[in-house]
Amino acid sequence: MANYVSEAVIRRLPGYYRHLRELEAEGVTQISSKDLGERMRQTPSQIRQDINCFGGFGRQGYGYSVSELKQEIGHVLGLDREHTMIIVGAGSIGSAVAHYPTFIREGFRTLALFDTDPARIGTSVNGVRVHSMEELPLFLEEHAVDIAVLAVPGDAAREVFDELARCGVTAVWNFAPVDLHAEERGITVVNVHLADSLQTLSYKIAHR
Amino acid sequence: MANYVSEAVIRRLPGYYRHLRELEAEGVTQISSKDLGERMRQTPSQIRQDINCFGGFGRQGYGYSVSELKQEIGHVLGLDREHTMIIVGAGSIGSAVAHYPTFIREGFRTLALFDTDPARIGTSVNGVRVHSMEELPLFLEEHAVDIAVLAVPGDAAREVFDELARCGVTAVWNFAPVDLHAEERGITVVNVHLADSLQTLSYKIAHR
DNA sequence: TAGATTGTTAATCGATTAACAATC
DNA sequence: TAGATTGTTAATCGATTAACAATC
Repeated sequence: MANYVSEAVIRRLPGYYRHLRELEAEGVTQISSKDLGERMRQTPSQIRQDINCFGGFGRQGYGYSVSELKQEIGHVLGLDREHTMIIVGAGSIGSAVAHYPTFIREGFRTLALFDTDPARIGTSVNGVRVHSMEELPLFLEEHAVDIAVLAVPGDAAREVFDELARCGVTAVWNFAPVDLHAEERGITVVNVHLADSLQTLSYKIAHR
Repeated sequence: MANYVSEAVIRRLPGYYRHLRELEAEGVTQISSKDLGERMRQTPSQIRQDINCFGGFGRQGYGYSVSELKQEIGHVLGLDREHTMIIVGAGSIGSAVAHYPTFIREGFRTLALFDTDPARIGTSVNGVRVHSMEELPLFLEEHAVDIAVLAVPGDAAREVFDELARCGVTAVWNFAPVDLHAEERGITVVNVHLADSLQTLSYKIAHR
């Protein structure tokens, strides 16, 4: 378990989890790497290699138990514990995250939103209160927050990110169109970059 | 130009574009692969290799003109033309896309939203009208739509996707938590998978 | 010109795929 | 047992990095 897991494998793990959840919902209890590979458009080899980064969850001649493998990968992803979140920026992206049913179902619980707009402060989004940015430091002192969702406009992102870092936030899910890095400060960041994703679609349209 | 460009390169192109836009805003007119590499945390080699997939835009001893390179990469990404979009699903994700300022600035214009919820039909989101799903086929006949944004719940996604395919949509930006593939039907799909992104963050938190 | 930096080829590194003995 | 399929090692493939001649 202490062995190195490549970024490529990490990115595929949620896909396994999602397909195993689907299989479970379909009532499939057992599956081989061959069949799972067909479903996910991957080679059986890759699936076995990926899974074996975390242990031998299969049985020769049989395959994998869907529910067992789902649970194991869920554990590897940290989905068997609850995560608390705050959302900074109560605009349309922040609001979308607050409403997203999958996050809630998987145990990602939003404690509060924060915004600078007086028209938003004091309102609530999906039952969660919007606070002023001034309340952020005290809130973070008083609550154990696992993840800060950064959903402010690009030109404010670095400043707000620094503020979050000062307040001791250790994990940031960033929707602002800037590259944030802070491994050297011990902060884990995942950048979403929605515009980048749309632009790759634009590229594919232009070159087909 | 007809030569093969790997998926890895395509995924990096929007990052180049974004950083060049930032540099331009800062008033920087010229940059070397060394300096750009430092800024983007990539090797100069990789930057030169990537850029040279599309032509020699640099000058020896000098580097790259920021505005020229930005324009060239923008062209490669297809950002020098307007794209028309429809958004299927007027929930919080669909609404966030309709509001996202970067898309509007880069020439992605939303013509209409579609939804099944009678409470939403007839309203407007950021000035764009929400139609019923029944109006979709006629709308697509009467309007040239480049991209359909799929922002419906996961359990409806495949059905709606098939409907889009039947109506002749050729590019889909998918936010539903299912893997859609339709190269064989000539449809270009980019899957966003927000929950997957959050789960990789969860993984990194669990393993640090 | 001398110095800097590209474009491009070659070397390295890592990720994917294939193969197969182990075993259910 | 015979057949199927894993876990794992070896081979291949592709992507990244290094090197350097060309040249601005």
